[in-house]
Order: sequence, then structure tokens, then C-alpha cells
Amino acid sequence: MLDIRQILADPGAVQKALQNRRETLSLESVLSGEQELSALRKRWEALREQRNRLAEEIGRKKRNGEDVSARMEESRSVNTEIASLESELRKREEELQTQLLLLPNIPHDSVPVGSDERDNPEVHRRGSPRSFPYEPLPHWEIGARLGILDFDRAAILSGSRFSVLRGMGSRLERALSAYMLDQHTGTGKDRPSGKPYTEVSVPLLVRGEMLEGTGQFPKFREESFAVPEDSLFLIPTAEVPVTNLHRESILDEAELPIKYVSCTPCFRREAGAAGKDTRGLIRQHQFLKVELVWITRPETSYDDHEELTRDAEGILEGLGLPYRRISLCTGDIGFSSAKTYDLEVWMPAQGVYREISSCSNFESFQSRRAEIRYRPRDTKKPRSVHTLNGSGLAVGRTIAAILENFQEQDGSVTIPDVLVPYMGGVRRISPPGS
RNA sequence: GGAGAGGUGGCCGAGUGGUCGAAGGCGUCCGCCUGCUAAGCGGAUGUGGGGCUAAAACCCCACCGAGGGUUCGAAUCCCUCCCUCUCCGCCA
Repeated sequence: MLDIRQILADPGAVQKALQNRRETLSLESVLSGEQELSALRKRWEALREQRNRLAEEIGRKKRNGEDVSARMEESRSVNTEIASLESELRKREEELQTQLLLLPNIPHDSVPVGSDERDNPEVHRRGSPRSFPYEPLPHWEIGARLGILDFDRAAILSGSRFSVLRGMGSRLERALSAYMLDQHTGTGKDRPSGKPYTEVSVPLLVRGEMLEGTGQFPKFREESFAVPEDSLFLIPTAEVPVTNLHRESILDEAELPIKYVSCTPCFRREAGAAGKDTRGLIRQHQFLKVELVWITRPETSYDDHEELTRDAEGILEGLGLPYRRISLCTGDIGFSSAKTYDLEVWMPAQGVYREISSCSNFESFQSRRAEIRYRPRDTKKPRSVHTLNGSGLAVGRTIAAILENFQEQDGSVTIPDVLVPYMGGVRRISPPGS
């Protein structure tokens, strides 16, 4: 959520930012709504003051045995006025709040202006794609031939966009999760932030307020799987429970940055994605993801964002997967984000780079919604923290990338060296019977 | 699921209708004292919004789990919901 004072201070700049985002919302009704609200609020406060004074006077006089019936009558009439004002006030407040919750974050100055994904500049490329002496197979073919990936059975269990991993496929998922978690909980000592990530295991079902806190609600409600019977929602990413871990609290500056890593299944309805990426592990209703979350100070958040992104890149480099980093332009950046880098891994069968991680700085957009603040050492007055997160990495897509990049002509797949210990020493997954 | 107890400031905890934004303690900060540290002594210390101001001081409004209600007046009484704890039952 944007700070209403920031909007008031420079509505032109905010409107400009919305335009850059290709967002058609206008600030006019927000501005007029806020103006009316503040007038109503002042009137209401004055009446409350009057009522409080009367109540105090009545109490005092009563103790002295004086007659207070006239004052009580007066107070009653003030109360009816307060009540009518209050209902109006509440209505206006809700209207304004609804509008504010639908306003996206303002992109950082360093974010390139652009219309859509075609305008996302590449920051850098690492690793070189292998050249294949044959037509490389897509990962779903490889997985099926190896007997480790089964979409047909998953469809019977749960419908489309679900998968079953079997044998070494399932083991590969576990190995990747463990490798990533180990890397992140081990990194940091030699970094500017000076500390490794703390691993957390969190609930996969959360209340709606948590999703509002991180920005998924109210705008993207239809993207979430719901359990209406219990008013709970399946998390679309670990970002939601992990960031909200510190909701409604004031942290000590000395605690910052707080760095978490969490491996969870993620659940997405993919409501707007009908017919898109219908094959393979790329777009599933359920997938495993290792998520990095930082809660940090505003002064360092952009340096921290670079560091977080480097941490995610470290996994791709460790696995030997070719990838590139792109910087999302104003027209493509996510609703809650002020700046986002996407990491895209090379997928040989399609001959394209595909998103495997998205690393964002939300500045105080989430922390204002979730009320996560810290007390600066010098000023003592609480300030909103900045929150960051990024995938480190999406495990399902990493499996897909490994199968495609490290496939061999005989149908086998070579396991990256760093994963071998996690695979129980297995260096290669081979087709059954070979 | 059944029975009971309870949710108060950064933390612990007192407070059953007005003088309570809230005793006391811990913590934190400032000062004093003291070879150092600790202890001791004195003072300060909730959050959000508004007014005034150069900035403060100061003043006003709201907040004692959330939302309603009763009342001139609610942390305190009533209702609903959420959560925590104890015991019993069930269970990975």
C-alpha cells in the first residue's frame, strides 16, 4: 500500500508512476476522498471532545450531588450527531481504503520504463548453452522415458497442471531442495549483510489478512486456492507466511536485516493462464519453491536486493545451468514490487530462457500493509521496514532445466556434481532396463 | 469435540463504571555515583492521527485481542467472533 501522505505530497509523480506501469487508475477520487475524509474526521473529533468534556463534568457534579439532567440531555444530542457522522465516516473510509489497496507500488528510479516483457533489458548472461548433436528433447519427454515424471496419473488424482514424481525424480526434487537450503543457510558470513539465512518451516494455509499483507489480496484473490469452510487460503508462495511472521510488530534496528529461507509447496490457480504452458513442469497448480525473504532497513534495501539476487544466481551457477538476468520494466513489474530482477534459465528444447526466479524489492509496500516497523537507533520513532524476496529457486522448474540441459543422447540425464551427495551418490539417471 | 481459565504498553503484570493511556516490575535511554564492570540513586520511556510551532513544549481524537451493544461516561457490564492456556476425549 502506498503512503497516503506520499500521494498527497506529490500526486503528479504518483500518477506518472501509474502511467509508466500502464495502469489506467486515476488518483482523483483518492485525493478528493482523502480531503473529504479529513474534514469529516475533524468534525467528528470536535464532537467527541465535546462529549468527553460533558461526561467529565457530569461525573464531577454528580459526586457533589448537583443536578446534571440538563447536561445529560445535551450529551445525548451530541451523541446522535456523532452517530450519524460516524456512519458516513466509516463508509468513506472503506471507499478510500478499497482504492488504496488497489494502487500498485511505485517503480524505483532505476527501473526501465517500458510497456511489456519485450522491453525488459537483459542485465547479464552466465554460462553458455550446450550445443546438441541432436534435437534436444523437452523435459516431459525425458521424464516420461526415465519413468520419473507422470502427468497422466496426476491428472487422475487431481486434474490438469499437477504432476507425480517417481523414484529418482522424487529424489531429485528432495536433493535440490536440500542443496538450495544448505547453500542459503551457509552463505552470508562473507557478505555485506553479514549473516546467513535462517531456515523456517511455515503454515501452508493462512488467513486472508496475510495475503493482503503481502499484496496478493484484494486484487489477485481469484489466483488463490481457498478453503472457505475454515476461511483459509493455500499459500501461493512462502513469501506470504514468512513475511507476515513479523506483522504488527516493531523490530530493533540491531536485528536487521532478518533473512529467511523457506522451502514450501506453492499453490496457484493460474486463473488467467488457460492454454498457456500446458505441457511439463513449467506452470503447475502445485510446485515446490525455495524462497528467500529479507526484512531490512530502507537505507540498504537496494544493496540487499542485489545481494539476494546474487544468492539466487549462486544456485544456478552451482548447478551449472546457463541463465540470464533481466530487469523488469515498469510495464511488466509485479503489482507490489518497486524493482524486480527475473532470472531466466536456458531451456534447450524450446530454445528460450524461462523464468526460474523473481527477486523483488517491495520497499515499504508490504510492510505498511502488514505493519512491520523498526525503531531506528537515533530517532526512536518507528519506521516501516523494507521487504524483499526472491526464489532461490523454483524447484519444479529447476528439475525441468536439469532434465533438458543435462540430457544425453542415450536418454539418460547427468546429475550436476553438487547434487551427487544429495542423490545418494547417483551420478546419472538412466532409462529403465538400460 | 467436551469442561474450565484467560487475552492490558518492547516484555511481565495490577486494574470490575468517571479522577485510567492505564499502578508496579523488567528492559531501554539520559544523568549522578564508583579503579573498570556490576550494584546503587535520580529522571525519561506506548502507537497512530490532527492542531500549534522554525523545531519542540503543549493541546485534541483514537487505541487495553477484533467487532457490535448498554450508558451522559466502558480496559471494567452484555453479545458475537478470533486466539492462548489447563484438564478430558480423539489422533499423525
